[in-house]
Amino acid sequence: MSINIKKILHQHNLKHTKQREAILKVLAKQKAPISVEELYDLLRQQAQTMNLSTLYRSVETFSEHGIIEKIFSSITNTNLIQLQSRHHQHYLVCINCHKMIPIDYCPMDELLGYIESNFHFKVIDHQLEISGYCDTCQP
Amino acid sequence: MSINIKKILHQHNLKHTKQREAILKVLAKQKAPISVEELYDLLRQQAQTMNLSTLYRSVETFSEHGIIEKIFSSITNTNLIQLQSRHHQHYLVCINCHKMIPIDYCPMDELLGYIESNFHFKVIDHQLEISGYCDTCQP
DNA sequence: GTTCCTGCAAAGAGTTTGCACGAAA
DNA sequence: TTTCGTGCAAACTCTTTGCAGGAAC
Repeated sequence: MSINIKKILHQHNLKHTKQREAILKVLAKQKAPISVEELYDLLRQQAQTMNLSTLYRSVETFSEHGIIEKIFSSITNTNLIQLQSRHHQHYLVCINCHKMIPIDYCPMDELLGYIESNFHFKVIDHQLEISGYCDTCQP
Repeated sequence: MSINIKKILHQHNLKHTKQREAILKVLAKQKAPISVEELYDLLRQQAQTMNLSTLYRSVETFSEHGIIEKIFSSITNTNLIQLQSRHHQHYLVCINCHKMIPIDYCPMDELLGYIESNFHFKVIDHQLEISGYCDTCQP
């Protein structure tokens, strides 16, 4: 999970600062999407100087440049972020413990043709969230 | 699209008030999910006495009783509501004009078996949102 | 008569913005 | 030296809450 942050920022004409370095470093360590609030806490835990406004602004900038991805969790009703992953995936979300389990299956493979031909709709993106009870939280 | 509101409320042990009557009446007329704010405007346009708090509280109550359904639109970043529909459906959302086009296809039919056997995950619900450009908004 | 719903005002969470200073290129 | 990013404080949006009066049952 090592990424060259300096290089990524340079490629996008973004200045390399210790705040941005720290943000991307923490995100690279995550196995699942996290909220801005959680990210903020993680950054402060490691004694990183970080202002919430700065964090929000960085997240916005990274999102616009496709460096990170925003997703919404309807279970917790929160916006989450993650590094733009190399391969597309969706998540199973546990209603009880909120664990997010990535799955490789994507419904769009078969849906795309159906939609574009039946609705003259040009698909750009999609979100799929499956909620339920994970292995350990089942009654 | 005529529903017996008095009966529905009674079935759920909810009191029948003119505010609730108006809310459900307006929702019954919608062809696509709307935000609480839009619903509020529609209600006031018809000179309905309605307080935002009351509206939020009603929406919450109706949602808990399964009378309405909440969905999130990642395009507009807003929470939307609609009457619980008799048949399950998902939407195509236009990035440009925000129009929502219902589709009948649901990926869960084929996904369910795969998920439950591979992840020991008990699926309860799911959300699918497909964004892109509608017929009239395509470049 | 009792229970529940409503309106009002105030508070709360999450997020955005203006501005001046400071760091990166 | 110029441009861009940061911190701070204040504002803003959406939503929730406490309370007292009033409507529904």
